[in-house]
Amino acid sequence: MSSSAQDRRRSLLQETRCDSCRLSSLCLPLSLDTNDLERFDSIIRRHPPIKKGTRLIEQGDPFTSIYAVRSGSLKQTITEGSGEAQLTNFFLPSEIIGLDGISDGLYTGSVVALEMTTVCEIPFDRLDTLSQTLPELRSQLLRTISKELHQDRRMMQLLSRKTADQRLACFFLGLSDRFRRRGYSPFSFRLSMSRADIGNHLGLAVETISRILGRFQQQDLVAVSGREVHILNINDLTRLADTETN
Amino acid sequence: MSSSAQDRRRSLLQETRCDSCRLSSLCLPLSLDTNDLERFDSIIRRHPPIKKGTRLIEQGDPFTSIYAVRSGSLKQTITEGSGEAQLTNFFLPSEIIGLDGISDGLYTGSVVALEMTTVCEIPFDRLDTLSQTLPELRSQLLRTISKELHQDRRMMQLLSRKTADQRLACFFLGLSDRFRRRGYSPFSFRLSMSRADIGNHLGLAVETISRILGRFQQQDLVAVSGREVHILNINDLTRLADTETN
DNA sequence: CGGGAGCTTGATGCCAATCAAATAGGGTGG
DNA sequence: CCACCCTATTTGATTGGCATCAAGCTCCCG
Repeated sequence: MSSSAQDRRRSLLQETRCDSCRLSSLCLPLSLDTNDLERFDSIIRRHPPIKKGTRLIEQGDPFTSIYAVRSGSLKQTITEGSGEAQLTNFFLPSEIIGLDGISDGLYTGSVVALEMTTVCEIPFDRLDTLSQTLPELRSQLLRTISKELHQDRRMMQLLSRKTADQRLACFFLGLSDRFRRRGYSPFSFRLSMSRADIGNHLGLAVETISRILGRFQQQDLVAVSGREVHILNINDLTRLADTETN
Repeated sequence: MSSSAQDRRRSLLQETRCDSCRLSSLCLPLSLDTNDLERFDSIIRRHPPIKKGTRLIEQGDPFTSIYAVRSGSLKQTITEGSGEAQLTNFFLPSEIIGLDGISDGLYTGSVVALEMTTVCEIPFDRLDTLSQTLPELRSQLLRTISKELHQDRRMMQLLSRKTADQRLACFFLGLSDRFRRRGYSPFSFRLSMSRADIGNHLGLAVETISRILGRFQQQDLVAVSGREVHILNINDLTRLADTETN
């Protein structure tokens, strides 16, 4: 093995350590000190990179691990009875996948990569054991699940009380905020999901997404080119997103 | 104080102890042994009965405790921005209220009693401390939150992919199942919530609820008299609830 | 460069919201 | 105990927003 290959390998290993991960302040170990961080780090498993369209989790499989997104993005879809799949969630770097599987011991939905994606696998039983002695970790785990609950409730409001335009505005603002928190521009970003995915997630037809995008561009709210998005007028977009006339 | 009053008082105290609560097998302490149960019991606070229409929790108040419903029922509503309130949840006996407040340290919605209701107050900091030494309790807490996540995801599917008829069918079936688990008849029960509450929860107008109820009765799926519900044909109702044509 | 998935645009129809009004119910005070 | 009032519920008529169906277009990607 050449020296440069060794370097690359070491760099990869290094890269997967929490203490050198620039996402650690957003992720599960957020409030651990150096020593505890190392203990947390030691239970994490490497996971091979996931190619676009590849499934990380299959709905109904036994629940064993949760996953933290390191890079890339994924979508979760739940198929219920004879119904069509519902896209319940998009996952961006530092977000945690699989928490809804704890209760039944089964993953409740399938999770598929939207682009080349890397994740950290965290075996749940070891996490649980570790959380016994690390109150901060336990607390952060609860906070993370609880936050997801909160977001789901907001999503329920979106789905039952907002118009199509408001839904898409909320979606863009939500993405914008998530990018901002991760240190990216909140005004310019690339969608890793298709229009169909967005429509499915927001409870709208693809055609509706397309039409609203056109309308938003006419109003100079956003500029869209393919999957490239620029938010031009975040004030009006925000105003639109929570207009009284729900 | 008369002897009978003393008896009643003792009986009330007795009644609030987990080990004599017939709901304990559905509630948080579900998997604790006698000894651990006592420790859990000791952190629970009495809470005065809540009259119909009275608020237990105000949205935005600091998060301090979670509550287990002992008898009666409640609704949670979330008010977002300038929008109208969204009814996110109904709580029946043994269900846990307030878990979505953990993440931000604030209650995310207001909770109001739908009838005369009693609850057990569980201070969260003490629960967290106790869960450090009781793995079963920790596990059950996580399972409970995770289950709520799961249910929210199903709700999202209902709101975005189901017709009005299917939504109401799902609602009845969900209630039926929850009553069954609690030892009540899954076919005859009394709704503690108004048509308006049901509509709000399902993302439908009151008038729509009323009309669908009429239709369901014509089809002999259910018999409804005021808030008294009898499920007459659970097979057809189930079939309707997850028809392919979403 | 060709094929195919993804996206856009147009025309039409339907489900459920909204507006309007009548009726039933249920709790309260006389 | 009953009449009354206010709220909850039902029923009808109309409207509108978004889905659906149908084509045409574009952009990747092999």
